[in-house]
Amino acid sequence: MDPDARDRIIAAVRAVPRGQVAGYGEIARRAGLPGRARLVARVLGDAGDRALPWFRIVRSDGRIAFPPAHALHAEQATRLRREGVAVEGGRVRMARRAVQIDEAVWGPRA
DNA sequence: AATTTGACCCGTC
DNA sequence: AGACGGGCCAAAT
Repeated sequence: MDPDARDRIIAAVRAVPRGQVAGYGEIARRAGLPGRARLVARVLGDAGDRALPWFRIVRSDGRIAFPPAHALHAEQATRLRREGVAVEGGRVRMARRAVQIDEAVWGPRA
């Protein structure tokens, strides 16, 4: 795969601030790769841990991508809660709504 | 070389 | 809320 694209994805993931979450597709867009959410997932997998805030990346509907049985599912929820993100039923609360409200008040672009 | 497999997404019904 | 079809595509079978 294109190593340049990989680097841009990594950068976009790193750019997600503490206490916030972003969707795979969102990251892809921010990396200049619209429609390539799956590539983001793949890059994250290959990257292993690599000190990346991988746990801040969730599905577009707010659900954690890993199946509940998977060990990483619990780990992701734990690490998110540690940053103050509310996770219920394997799903993130607030984040998307909060972001939209911010945009409504302050205008687009953050 | 062909098919299946994913840490996915979106519009539509 | 869920289902369905189509898009996406590198790796692993």
